Amino acid sequence: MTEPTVPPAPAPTPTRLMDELARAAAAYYRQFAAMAAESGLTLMQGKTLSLLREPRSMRSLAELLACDASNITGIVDRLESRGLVRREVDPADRRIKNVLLTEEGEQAVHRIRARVMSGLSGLERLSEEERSSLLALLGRVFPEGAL
Amino acid sequence: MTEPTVPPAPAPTPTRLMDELARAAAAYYRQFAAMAAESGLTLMQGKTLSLLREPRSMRSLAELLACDASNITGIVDRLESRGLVRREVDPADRRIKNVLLTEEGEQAVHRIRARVMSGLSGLERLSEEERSSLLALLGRVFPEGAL
DNA sequence: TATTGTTATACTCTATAACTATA
DNA sequence: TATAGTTATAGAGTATAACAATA
Repeated sequence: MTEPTVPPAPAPTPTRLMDELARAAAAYYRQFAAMAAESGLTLMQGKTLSLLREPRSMRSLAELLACDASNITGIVDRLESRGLVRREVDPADRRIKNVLLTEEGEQAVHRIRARVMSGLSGLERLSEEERSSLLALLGRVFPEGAL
Repeated sequence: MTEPTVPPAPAPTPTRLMDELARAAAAYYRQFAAMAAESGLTLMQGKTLSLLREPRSMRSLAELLACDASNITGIVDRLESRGLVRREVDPADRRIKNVLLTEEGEQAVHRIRARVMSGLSGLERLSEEERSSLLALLGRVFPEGAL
């Protein structure tokens, strides 16, 4: 048996890789937004629900969503009017309102996550080693914060 | 010298990796939007300019930006009123309008791309082999379309 | 005084539907 | 008829500034 004739495939330039990251980021959000839409939710509403594994203040949501605090009022208003979250005044500091998922909100999160996961079928086809590599590389390129 | 005591680092689950992809995608767009904002442009305006390495019809832009064609009118209007793009009727099919970057528009694209690149300093610290791996893995997870 | 959340405002992005001009 | 682009509309996200309640 001869060696397989795989061309050397020259390493991509950092710029080429930046373009691939743009493509991947767009593809991820396209998928996430489509799956949120199946539950009648917008991208921001879906992202907000996803952040509420634990109760969070309005302020904290604004930081995690990287937008001004004034926007969170409207987003949470719409989620609350659909019964997916509720607000509770923080007993320790009555200026703070903590946002919690309702039972229905938790179901919506699980539904969206499951749909996104099944849409990313490529993810499940990676070996353990490949998953470890991808996690490590993404961690190197995007070291901190963000949602 | 003893073996380095690096813990085995168990492979992440596909779900854990999905969360990391969400984090990376958010970080990418946060960076891109911030760099576009430094030129007074919104995320969509920046993305639109980035797609115009070659002239494209309004229809084609709508597909690449994954939004309804009616939105492109406004986005291109605003870019055109700032002198960054211009419309030209396609000589072969007069229904079609091709959008082209102006000289100023090209400069804006280069500026944004350079800023994003310098913000992604982690990218330039990857070895050639790591860049090849990341490109290949992203290609496996997100096989086709999108911006 | 400083912080949290809200409101008011104006602008951008978004999908839908109806329209025009071309083909 | 069908397609490319536009307009009109309504809803959602966005930053800014001003405000009330609380600390």
